[in-house]
Amino acid sequence: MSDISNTEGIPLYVKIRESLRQQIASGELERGQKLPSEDELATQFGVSRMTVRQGTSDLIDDGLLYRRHGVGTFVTLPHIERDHSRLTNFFENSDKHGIHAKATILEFEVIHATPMIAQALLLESDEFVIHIKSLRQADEVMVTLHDAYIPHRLFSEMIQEELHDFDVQHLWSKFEKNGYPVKRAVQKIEARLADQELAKVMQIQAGAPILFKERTVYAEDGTPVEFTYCYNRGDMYSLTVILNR
Amino acid sequence: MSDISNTEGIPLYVKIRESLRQQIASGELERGQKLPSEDELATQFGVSRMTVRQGTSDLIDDGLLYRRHGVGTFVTLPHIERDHSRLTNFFENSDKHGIHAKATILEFEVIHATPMIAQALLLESDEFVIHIKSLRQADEVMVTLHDAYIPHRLFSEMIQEELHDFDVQHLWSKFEKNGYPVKRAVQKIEARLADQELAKVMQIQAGAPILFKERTVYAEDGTPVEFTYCYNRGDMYSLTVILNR
DNA sequence: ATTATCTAGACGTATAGATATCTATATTAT
DNA sequence: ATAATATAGATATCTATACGTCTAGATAAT
Repeated sequence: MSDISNTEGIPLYVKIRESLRQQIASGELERGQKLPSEDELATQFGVSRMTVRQGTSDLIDDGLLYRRHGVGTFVTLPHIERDHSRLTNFFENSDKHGIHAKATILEFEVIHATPMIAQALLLESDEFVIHIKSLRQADEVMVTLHDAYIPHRLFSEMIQEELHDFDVQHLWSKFEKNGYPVKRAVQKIEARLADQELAKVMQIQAGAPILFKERTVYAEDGTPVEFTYCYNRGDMYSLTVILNR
Repeated sequence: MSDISNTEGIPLYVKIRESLRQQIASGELERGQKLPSEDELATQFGVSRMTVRQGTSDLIDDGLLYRRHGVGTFVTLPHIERDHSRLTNFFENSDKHGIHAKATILEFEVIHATPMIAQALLLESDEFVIHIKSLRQADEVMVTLHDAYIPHRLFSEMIQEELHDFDVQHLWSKFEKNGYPVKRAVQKIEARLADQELAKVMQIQAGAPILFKERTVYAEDGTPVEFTYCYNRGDMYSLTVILNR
């Protein structure tokens, strides 16, 4: 043991990962620079080589490092943090950017699933779903209209709550409490125009650009927990995603 | 050694991964089903437990499996293949779906980088970039207009080629040949309206919805190799992305 | 009945090697 | 000079083993 003491129960590879991440962030390890070899790092940190690899592998997934077989491990030039393309809650995201986010629930009802929704949520076509229509504002400006559908079978106790008590901000943590932690989402994205109805609700012009998302949210085990149509104001909303080859 | 013989130079963990992937695809391993324990799999495949984990870890990244500490490894319910959100070439993608793709080069020039482009490509503001404006068709329908900018410094020999010889389809393989294999892209997506100029070029109505992408493509080492404005026909083009929490 | 504790099984972390393969460089042979 | 070859260093793959931690269920104590 040398640099890294086993304080608390934090795994060694996590400490190594964070130590390297910090060294990169601080500029101690410069862009494009070659890291010490895995053997060397193992010696420096006083761990085995496999443990070093476990740490660096995480940073490679994050896009901070890359390896060249037979050559070495290097710091990537611009740091594209994978964080920029992670699944986030509207409110989490707003918080982080210091934006005041608010949601107003327009409708809250239990209905039969449409074929489209049933297919997305893996339900029988006659099953019930909870429908929540909500309007989201960022700094008092209406940005998004959500039409969310949730399997009634999985979250029936949610409708026990009063409408004004209901907290759309913590919908996902509610899923988690019920044993379905939100893990991933598949989103189909399109450009559309606002029709009369949408324009009225969002207080924009009919024919204004709308970034339309059709999103299915899945729990850890792959259970679909939410299917949502999102209508985002085109001039107020953009989406950044990172794709790998 | 049992199931998996070391034919060729394919790593064991890759064989295990693909064997499991095939078993999942064929339904031999059912959705939601628990896999044999890691120890058992190691015995079955005649390898060590760590090798099994290397294989299953890949499938977890792909979203086909998930682990529960102290419980086991399971097959996810619907199979969201990560492939749906990987960075693909317009032509590769069309090929796979049996669509006839074609690109027409409208402009091909060397210009000074604008501040925006210079920033994205990490260039000095006076540096040269190669500008390629191209129109992409899928089954004879115009779908996308591309404005691509490439650092002249890195790929100067590309302009030696004749314009009609130039193959925009293999731009990325050209990058690769020059030592910059395409690795990742950051895309900012917006909904916009077609202006007069764009409408004319793409033969659509002014005011039609456009899915606008601002994309920076990076090589393995993080070098930006391409910055592109993409204007996609809203009614012909949608984008599917998978996000993880 | 309810609560606390034990325990078996499974994944999580970590070690200390061994061998293979790849890359860049230096050396040698032509 | 040029091309083939050797070599050193680095990552890639893999083994066998050990102990930690978590979960679910069984058992025991209250």
